[in-house]
Amino acid sequence: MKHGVSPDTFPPRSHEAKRVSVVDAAASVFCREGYAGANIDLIAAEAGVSRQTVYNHHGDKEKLFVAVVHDLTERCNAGIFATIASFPDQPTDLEADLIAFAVRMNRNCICNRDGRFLRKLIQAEGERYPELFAEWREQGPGRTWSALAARFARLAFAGHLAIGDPDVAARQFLALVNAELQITFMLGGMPTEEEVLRSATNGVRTFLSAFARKKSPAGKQAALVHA
Amino acid sequence: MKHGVSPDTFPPRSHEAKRVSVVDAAASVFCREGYAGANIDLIAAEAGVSRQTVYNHHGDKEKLFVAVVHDLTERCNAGIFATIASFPDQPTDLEADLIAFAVRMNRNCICNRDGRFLRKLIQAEGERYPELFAEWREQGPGRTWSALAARFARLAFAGHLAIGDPDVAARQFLALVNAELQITFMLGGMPTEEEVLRSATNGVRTFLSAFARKKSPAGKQAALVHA
DNA sequence: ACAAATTTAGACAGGCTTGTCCAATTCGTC
DNA sequence: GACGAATTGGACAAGCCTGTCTAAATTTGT
Repeated sequence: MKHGVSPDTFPPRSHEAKRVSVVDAAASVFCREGYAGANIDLIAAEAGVSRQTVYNHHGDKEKLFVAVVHDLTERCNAGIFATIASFPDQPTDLEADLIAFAVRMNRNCICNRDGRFLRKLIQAEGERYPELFAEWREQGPGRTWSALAARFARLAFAGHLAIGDPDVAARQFLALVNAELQITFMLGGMPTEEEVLRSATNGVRTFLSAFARKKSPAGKQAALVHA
Repeated sequence: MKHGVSPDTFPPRSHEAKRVSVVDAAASVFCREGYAGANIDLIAAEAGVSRQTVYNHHGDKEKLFVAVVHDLTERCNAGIFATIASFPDQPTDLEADLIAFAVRMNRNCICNRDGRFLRKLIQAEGERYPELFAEWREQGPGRTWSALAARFARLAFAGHLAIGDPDVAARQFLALVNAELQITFMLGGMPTEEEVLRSATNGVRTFLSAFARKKSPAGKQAALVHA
């Protein structure tokens, strides 16, 4: 049963499962109630463990908070880079490909549980723990924007886009495809699949109006000569 | 001395001043510490009044919080509509006029003290008090976007812009001119004047790349025929 | 099945916070 | 200058929360 593999080096089995369960419950409660309002008893109850177990695993409330942020940051960054890797390198239909990419990014990274929780914790506690979120800032948005900019630069080089500054274009792309979700994000809500699609479609269309190569009438095919 | 006018109908004079002082201090502390972490003693000290005065004016912590949100919402909406009124109706240099407008909007409404505080309170407590922020949502973003969309529609009608949906254009305009300030906003920071200008400039240029009327070579002047 | 480690439930002290009460003081007005 | 309202500082009870401790129950590995 269990998980199939069972390495003999690790003494505890359900031990780690409980740790994850506590961190997940803590993330939920910290987000819902704020750091000061979060109650260890409530976290323990929501994780299905006793209060003492929470203390056994994480020491105190502040260490638990740090563990939550680290876990969320790690999972979110992994998701973001997996999604970035799906960016259309050799687009057949640039508009459709960018829309699909934007929808994936929103669904899997920005609107999912981890993404919404991490964003709220950053907004609420970022000023109080500047060093804690420095890692997020560098590993998350910093590398995301950079990676996205590199992809845009590649598309520009291949003749699909006419871009001045790829970094600016990357930030504006993300801003545009999220333009219609701002209010929902602010109130911590979860946009519907349809809202995500609409925002992405409108955003990509505007993005391409601004940055699609317009000069050559048959430019779309011309770029393929390089391949 | 004082404020010049002194209407005899109002019994208290410094009374109202203290109330405002308490609300301002409370806004600061609620934002910094969160609702649960906000300490009435600290609010009183920061307002320069005794704790009892806070209770005399506002009853309890929750009523004080509601008063803070109402005050911030009112002041922010007033600022936003004053700024919207400065939107360029008869632009001489559309790019420069839109950039100046975007800078004013950011400086006076989004990055100022009230704007940052209100945003943070909405993000932190919006889920807990949905009805409290309903007023903000309708009066603030709702009417702002609508008013901005109307201005864009007017510019489109006058031949300065080629816009499909004015509401979409309004949201995308705001998203674009704030695209480079997202991280700073997330961490509650205050962008420099130069950052605001750069983000607005890049945003407006992309916006005009997408929406400026491009068909007629001398289109810029053609629109003036209507005047 | 046995032994060690982990988990549990509950009690507990210590500290902090909210909200109230009250006497003394200050402030604004007539 | 005198009156009334507002403000102050402090004491106070009640409740909540964190973090620790302990003994019993449970789970895990062998």
